[in-house]
Amino acid sequence: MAQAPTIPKGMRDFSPLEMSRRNYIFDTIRSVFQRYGYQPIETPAMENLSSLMGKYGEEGDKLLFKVLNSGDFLGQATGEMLQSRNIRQLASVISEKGLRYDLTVPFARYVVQHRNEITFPFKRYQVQPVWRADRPQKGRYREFYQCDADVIGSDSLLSEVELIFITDDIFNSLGINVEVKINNRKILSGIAEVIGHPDKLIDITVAIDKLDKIGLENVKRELSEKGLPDDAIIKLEPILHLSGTNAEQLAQIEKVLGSSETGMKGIAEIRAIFTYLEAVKIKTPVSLDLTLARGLNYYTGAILEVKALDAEMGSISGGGRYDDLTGIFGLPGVSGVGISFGADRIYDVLNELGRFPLSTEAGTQVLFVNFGEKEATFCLPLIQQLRSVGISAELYPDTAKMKKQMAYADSRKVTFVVLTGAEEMLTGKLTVKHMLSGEQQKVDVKALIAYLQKHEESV
RNA sequence: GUGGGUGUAGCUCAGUAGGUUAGAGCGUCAGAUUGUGGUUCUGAAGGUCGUGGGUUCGAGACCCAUCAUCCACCCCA
Repeated sequence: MAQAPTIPKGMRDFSPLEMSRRNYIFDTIRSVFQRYGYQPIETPAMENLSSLMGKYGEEGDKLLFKVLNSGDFLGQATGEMLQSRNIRQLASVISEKGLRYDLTVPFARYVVQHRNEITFPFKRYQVQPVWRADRPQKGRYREFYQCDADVIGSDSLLSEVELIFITDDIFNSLGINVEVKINNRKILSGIAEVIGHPDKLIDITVAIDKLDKIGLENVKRELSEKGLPDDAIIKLEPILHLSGTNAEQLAQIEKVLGSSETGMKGIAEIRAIFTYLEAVKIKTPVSLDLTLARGLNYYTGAILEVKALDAEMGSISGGGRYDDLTGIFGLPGVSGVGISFGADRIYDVLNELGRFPLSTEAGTQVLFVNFGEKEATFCLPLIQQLRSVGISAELYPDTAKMKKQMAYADSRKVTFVVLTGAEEMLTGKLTVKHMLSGEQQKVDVKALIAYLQKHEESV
């Protein structure tokens, strides 16, 4: 017991049932992505650290898993470096690779590297794990899957709208009620500009993002701690009190931001998106939320966040527009916008709500009971026949007691059990038992296939 | 990185003010039922009480350390 093997903190194994449910989520998301014309790509688990560092802010850098160089990894490290224990400097010398932190930055790297092969606008999706050296807690893992859809090489706000449609489709398919919150980085910049502290943009956004959680007074205190003078905080306050419909809020904020060109542009963008959205009726409510500031610091336009309405969970999806992410890799002037679905959090929400479809529990369709060597040999070609028409079938490998084989079928959630003993071999009629109803009948192979296929359709 | 909770059987937990051989339910295995599972009945296996130290005549329980895990903050999917 004490010597039982373990896996690293924040990492998880997945059982067959969990995999079935995870695949249900992945399949749903992938099929929606495909339906909107997105194409899949994959990138390696590891990127050069130089591609990753500095893209996620200071916090992000700390959360990167770094991979030790191969071979004599201390080769470049001087005694002085080791003595001084300057972790950052040392890390840069002994590690040049890291595990990816998200899918967007590797994608930007991919686009720059393959720019000559890509037809723009490029719509890609990517479903892969990412790693963060965070301290695990509810809904937070050190290895988790992101399902990203991005459009790169177009400034059109139709892309933002498309991502909202995709969000609506995915969560409708999964049966989760969600709301989309939308904001625009330009509006936030405009606010910082208007109150006279454009340099404090990040501090301001991080603080007001917490409004819901910690309340107005605490937000003001945090702003003050971050060095924002009182007069600026007073100017900011009305913005935190906005109310009414999306249009009303936009009208109010417009008055405040009149003098900021950037801010006005942000308002225009949001308005355009809402106008497009009016053309199509979707189930998911989309609301302007000026306190929405989450998101990586590479966002420049729209910021999107999706929250589950019936479950206690942080955001289950998030995204936004980044105008110059490829610029960092040497390809300026290419705008992108994307959204990331957090598969693991979606799993937790579905689990909490008990909304996984029953089909995710289903096992093999047919199990053939093994009565002995002769009977098994007789069954083998029949089982292959079933498999060839797409029916999942298996033969119990050992000549165990019936009771044991039936119990196995039961716990594996097998739908049908076929009994082929001496009598069946003689008559050619197999005994089929439906495990749910307990009903049994004798049929030949052709009729068995027809019966199974008919049953499959009715499910 | 900061703060808090919890570690007893495969799982969920009980274990009363420190006192003999540490319990339950579920699960597992075997049997009742040698061609019938999911219900029932009977029986069995399974624990160095996370680990190391300390207090005590005596520690699963109290103290310290350590590890693991969960939750919250930070940040985020």
